[in-house]
Order: sequence, then structure tokens, then C-alpha cells
Amino acid sequence: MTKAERTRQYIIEEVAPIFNKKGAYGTSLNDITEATGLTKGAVYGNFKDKDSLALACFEHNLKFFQKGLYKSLAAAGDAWAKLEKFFSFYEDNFEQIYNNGGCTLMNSSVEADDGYPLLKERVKATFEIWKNELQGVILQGQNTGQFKAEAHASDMANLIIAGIEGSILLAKSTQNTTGFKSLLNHLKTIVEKELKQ
Amino acid sequence: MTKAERTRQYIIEEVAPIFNKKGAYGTSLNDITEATGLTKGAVYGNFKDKDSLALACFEHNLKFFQKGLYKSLAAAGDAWAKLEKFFSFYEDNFEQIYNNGGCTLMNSSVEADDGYPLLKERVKATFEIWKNELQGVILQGQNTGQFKAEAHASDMANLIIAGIEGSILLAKSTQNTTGFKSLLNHLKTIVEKELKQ
DNA sequence: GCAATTATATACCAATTGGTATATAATTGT
DNA sequence: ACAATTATATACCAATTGGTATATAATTGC
Repeated sequence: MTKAERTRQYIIEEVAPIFNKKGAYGTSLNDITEATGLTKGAVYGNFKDKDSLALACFEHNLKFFQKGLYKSLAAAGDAWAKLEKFFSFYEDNFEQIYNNGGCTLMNSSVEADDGYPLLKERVKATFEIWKNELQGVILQGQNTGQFKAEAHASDMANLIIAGIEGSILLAKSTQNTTGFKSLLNHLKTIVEKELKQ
Repeated sequence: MTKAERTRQYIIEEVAPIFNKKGAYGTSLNDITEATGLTKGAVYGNFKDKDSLALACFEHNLKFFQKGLYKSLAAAGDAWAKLEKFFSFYEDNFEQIYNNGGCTLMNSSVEADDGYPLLKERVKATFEIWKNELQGVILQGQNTGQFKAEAHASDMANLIIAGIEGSILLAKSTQNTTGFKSLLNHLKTIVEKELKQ
């Protein structure tokens, strides 16, 4: 890893949480140089413009969630074990998500709603990928006979994502950490009831 | 209604949807004067500063949802009828919510996350009021024997709010209107199963 | 219909915005 | 260790930001 690559990575790591909290376009270059201790020259030597830094930070912030998703999907055991691991990821890492400014996907979606079509498209694609991954696990569970055949896999995947996102929003807005955990468990129980034979 | 009051109201009505889409602090004074066809003088004659305009627009945007909430709670019939009306409100008005930039509470929560403590506090309080209203209806249903006594009213209220918010976020992010309706119906079925005797 | 008041427009302000040209410093391969 | 390259700092830029003092126009109550 060259010096330049390290600096680039350093900038991303320092700036990503700020972007997630204040929004990429609510964060000024001054905020960025202050947080990194670098100058504009250094920043613009490593990134074409603020937009490309924003995108890099978005990907960085997302990586955390993606790791959680793919780790749970790759977990040992049957389909339900994988879904349980997925719920556990959010339960185990809620404090970190909370302190990092919440779900990047939600934040970016709200910010990009108007005016940032590139980011908006990335958010949309990511949501769809996550949904398809979850849906795949549910279908797998149905194929092995663990899950009810009459369950609607696509709907269930959407329900899980919406439920988790909504729970994060509510917890962040009301600053209620314990509320999140019970909400998440409630959701898990519902999904279990609807899916497991 | 005096001329000044009408102008003030006019500004709010023109600016509120823009604030909901682009964010109050992502919208410039130029955007505001352009949208209203008025000058800065007129705007600042009617509002102390951008902040107070932002707050007024927030309240205006919220009014739409508050009307829906209180109308359903005041609906004729038992507790379940009220909850059904609440769900119907979102189903019937989704297009409008969608075109207006989504849920104001969600948007403001994300934007205010860092740096706007006043707005943040307003968001928190509003979420809590909504939760208490829903919780009240559920308790009422339990008192009349329509709802299961063992249901946890507070949890259920949170689940409904989180579910609806999550559904709006998902629908907006993936630009999937029909997905919202089926998600909402799924949520309603779940709530019905958990509550009704 | 006129004076007092209120609303709106204009012209300006300092501060901040994202971005760049250029200078200097550090790192690299040989 | 030295030249070539690459990374960083500095000083600047035009444009835009939110905001205000003042001038003018429109409303209002009498």
C-alpha cells in the first residue's frame, strides 16, 4: 500500500462518518480539512471533486452493512439460521450504527431524493440487491421445506428491510436504544411465525 | 385574513414541498425567491430568518399527516376501525406523500441528525406523540375486550410507526409505488393478527 | 382620500462555498 | 543519492451563501 493509497483511505475513514451525519452536501470542504488535518490540496490531489469523495464515503459506509449481510448469508446452518444471523447483526452492532449516524442507505436516500441522481441510483440498486439476497434465503428455506410454501418471499424480504429501517429511524429520532432491540426482536418473531413450518 | 397573512401562508405553501425534497438547509434563498416569485425583502418581511421559515414549513408539512392521524383516531367505530382508518390514510394518500418528497418526519429527522437541535427535538416529540396516540387506541381496544390483553401496546405502536416509515423509505428509494401498498397491507394483517381476539 | 402603517423591492454586505494554479515538500525507482 | 514523480500546502478565484439597510410601493383605518 503506497503512501497515496493510505492517505486516500485515511481521508475516507475520517470523512465518511461526518458525511453520514451531516450529509455529503451539508458538509463543507472546511469541515473536511478540519477533520482530516489536511489541506484542500491534499484532498483534491486524492479525489477529483467533492462528488467523487462523497461516493467513495458512501461505499465505505455501506461496506459495514454489506459485510454484515454477506456474513449472515454465508453463515453455517439452514435458511432460518441465516435470517437469525442477519437480525443479530443489527442487534449486535446497533450502538455503532447509531453513533455513526444511522443507516447510510436511509441517509443517502433522503439526501439524494432531489438533485443527486447518481447517488439515488446507487441507493436504489443497493436496496434491490439486499432485497434479492434476503429473498434468495427465503426461497432456499422454502425449497428445503423449512419455510412455508405459501409465504410470499418477495413480500417478506421487503418487510424485513422496511422493518429494520423503520426501527433504526425511530430509535435514532427518539434516541431510544432499548426500543430498537425490542422492536427488532418483535420483527424477528413475526418473520419466524410467518415463515417457519 | 390580511394581505400579510396571505403572503406568509403563500410562501409556506410554495416552499414547504421544496424543503421536504431538498432539505431546508439544502435549499437556498435563491430557490425560495424563485419558487415564490417574491424577493428576499418580502420573504424576510414575513419571516425572521431561514430557520423560522424552515420550522413553519416543517409544521405545515406535518399538518397533513397530523390530520390523517387525528381523523382516523376520531373515526366512528371501535379501536380496530380506527387503526384500519389509520392504515387507509397512508394507502389512500401515498401518491401525494410520494410526490411531496416522502415523510416529513423522516426527512427532518435525517437532516437534523447533526447540527439542528431545535428541529431534532420537534421530530422526537412528534414521534412520541404519534406513538402515544396509537398506543392509546390499542389500550382502548384492550379495555373493551376487542384486542388481546397480552399484546404489548407500546411495542405494537412502535411496530406500526416503524413499519410505515420503513415502507415509505423503501418505496421512495426503489421508486416502487405498488410495493408500498402490499407492504402496508401485509403490516396491517400482522397487526390485526397480533391484536384482534 | 389622506396619513400611518405595513409590505415589498433593490442594492448592498461580509462570509463561505467549491475549486484551481502554482509552489514546495516528500516519496519513489533506479 | 539523485532525478522523476507524486503528494501536499498556499494563495487565490469567481460564485453563492444568508442577511440587512434603505427606498419605494401598497394597504389599511379613519
